[in-house]
Amino acid sequence: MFPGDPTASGRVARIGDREMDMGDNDAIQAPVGAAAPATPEDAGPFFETVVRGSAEELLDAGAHGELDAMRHSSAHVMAEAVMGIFPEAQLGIGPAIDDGFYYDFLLPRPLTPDDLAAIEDGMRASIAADHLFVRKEVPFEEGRAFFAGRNQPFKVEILDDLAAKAKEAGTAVPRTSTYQHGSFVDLCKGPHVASTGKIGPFKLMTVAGAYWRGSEKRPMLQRIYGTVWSTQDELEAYLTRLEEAKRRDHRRLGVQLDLFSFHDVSPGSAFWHPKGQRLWRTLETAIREVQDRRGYQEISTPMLVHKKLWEQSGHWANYQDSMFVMESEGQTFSLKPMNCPESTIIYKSRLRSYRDLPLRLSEFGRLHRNERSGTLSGLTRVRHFVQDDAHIYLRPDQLQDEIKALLGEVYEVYGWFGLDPKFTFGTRPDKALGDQALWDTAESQIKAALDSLGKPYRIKPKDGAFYAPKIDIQIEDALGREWQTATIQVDLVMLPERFDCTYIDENGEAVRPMTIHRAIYGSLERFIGVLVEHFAGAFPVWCAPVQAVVIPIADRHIDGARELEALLKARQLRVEVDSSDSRMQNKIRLAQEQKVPYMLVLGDREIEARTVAIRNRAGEQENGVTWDAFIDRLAEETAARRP
RNA sequence: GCCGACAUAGCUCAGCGGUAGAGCAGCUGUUUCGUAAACAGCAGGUCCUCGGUUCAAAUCCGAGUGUCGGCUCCA
Repeated sequence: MFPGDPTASGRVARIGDREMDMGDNDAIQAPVGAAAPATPEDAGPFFETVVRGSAEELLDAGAHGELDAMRHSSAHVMAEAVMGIFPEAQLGIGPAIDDGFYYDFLLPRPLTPDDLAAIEDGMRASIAADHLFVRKEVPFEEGRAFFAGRNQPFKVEILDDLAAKAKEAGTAVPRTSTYQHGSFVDLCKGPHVASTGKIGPFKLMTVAGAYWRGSEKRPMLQRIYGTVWSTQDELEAYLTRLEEAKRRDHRRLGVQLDLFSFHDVSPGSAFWHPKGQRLWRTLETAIREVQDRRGYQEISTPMLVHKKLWEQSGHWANYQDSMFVMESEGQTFSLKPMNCPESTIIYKSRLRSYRDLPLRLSEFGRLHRNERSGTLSGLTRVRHFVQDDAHIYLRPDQLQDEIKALLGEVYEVYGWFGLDPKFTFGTRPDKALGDQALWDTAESQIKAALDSLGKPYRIKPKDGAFYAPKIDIQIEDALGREWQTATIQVDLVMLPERFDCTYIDENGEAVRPMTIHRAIYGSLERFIGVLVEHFAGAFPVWCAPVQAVVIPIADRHIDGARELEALLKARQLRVEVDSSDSRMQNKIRLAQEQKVPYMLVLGDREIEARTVAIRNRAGEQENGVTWDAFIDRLAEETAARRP
């Protein structure tokens, strides 16, 4: 409902994230790790009936299936190694994920980097031994007794849940499926590679805490993440990719490019340095120009708001803990965590006619949310942020056109950055509020608008909010990582009903408008973070904080440089002069490091002819360009907002 | 919030019980230079904070704060 919400699934996926693939490796459904007896003999008769699986049984079709199988097998091998060091370890689950695998353990003490090295050694030994993976099915009770007997309560819990589920469904209790390699046995549905020797080059990456079954109420286990690939080259490529992502990290580049910083006096809130603020202002000016052209009217509402507004919106009950609350004269106020309720106050400040609609109220709203301390992360997860928010009040018959216009707006804005927006349509959830017919109409209008794009889009059934269907917009950055930025959310009940918004229709009746919440950048903070990483700090010319650096070769060229600077500034272009006594080479180096698009070298020849020698950040050079020609060119490039 | 790691000069980092270090940046001087680092000198630190152990703490221990990697949450 609150568009561009940067805290909501902001980062859809990025390199290094490992939580993504848990869905199909759910503890109940999927490969689950298990306990290992020290030796097959310990396991007793359980092993006597083990049947060797053929390679065909063990593998899914296709190379991807094989890679997943190898990753899952790696998790087993890792668990084996961990059990070798901590025989009392209790095993959680150990699925394959994007780029690798993990396994969760309950251990007697926290793991250290040395432990990881030892575990890797254990894994290498197991791989060298080339144990076969063998599958075995036994009756449920036998399997349960096995894991119970080996002090593996998590495995027993998984089995009990499977049984309960079967009972509920009225089906037979499933047999217990296990895989064994060497002496290690795990509760698991497979598939696996044929033998441990098939496991490719791997590396254990990190240890992290993870709640058992993702519940804060359950114990926290230690999760070891690993990566594994078919070839050494692939492993190295993956590690290189991580390095590249690190190199582009906006938190690192933010310091390097002097854009913003964080300070512990206000955790989760960026301090914008002059260059960052210049970038910010450029983006804000650009979208404001679009909004003016597209019929928005900008408003501004208070940051400090009485709690009764949040009670009315319904958020006090649900999100009070995440709001910054304060008392004054016996009254309770909070910093606003969203803009929408206050926009209704302006909407309702006078009677609205059907002729006024659509009424598009935009606001660069500064929001504060008291996010839990452990969730804060750079610009992508913050406590203070600004949304390029808007609330559109409209008649139901205007919905489709308005959505089309908004999709066009997204294309226009994202085109400035060369970003290709992807749309995800979230439809009516089971718990939806409001009139079914209204939902149907809204959904068909949204669908028609999306269809009119002539481009494929994703549909997530039942992913809409309980009050409205929505379109989420994702972008893919230069490293192929996907980010959630914009949203367009049709609100059928929340603002219209709870705040009792009406307009007077042609018949003089007061009727309900529909509303749309939308944000194009989403959170300016996060959008800038994404841009920094996407461009690795080398912003398009039109929005670069410093578009050009004038580089006088010697001191006698400084006056000329100042003159050129003044001419550029007179055209609103963002330019600096490097008047330090460094050599030209060093000035160029600094400008390159700052990813400045144009370096304008001025020496005797140039001053004489009122030209510049242009070097761009790709290292290409163009000599003898007149000042006027360059100024016009830069002004044109800036106005065009080319990516 | 939870688990773990980390916190030393503006930045990147070394030092890990016995006088606080380097490179870059900064300042001063020399240099005035043609497309990714001129040369020299100087200055720069409550070693995150508070408490404890010790003859002695940047170093060991505890608490707090922040950051990072995850988990959970994300209107």
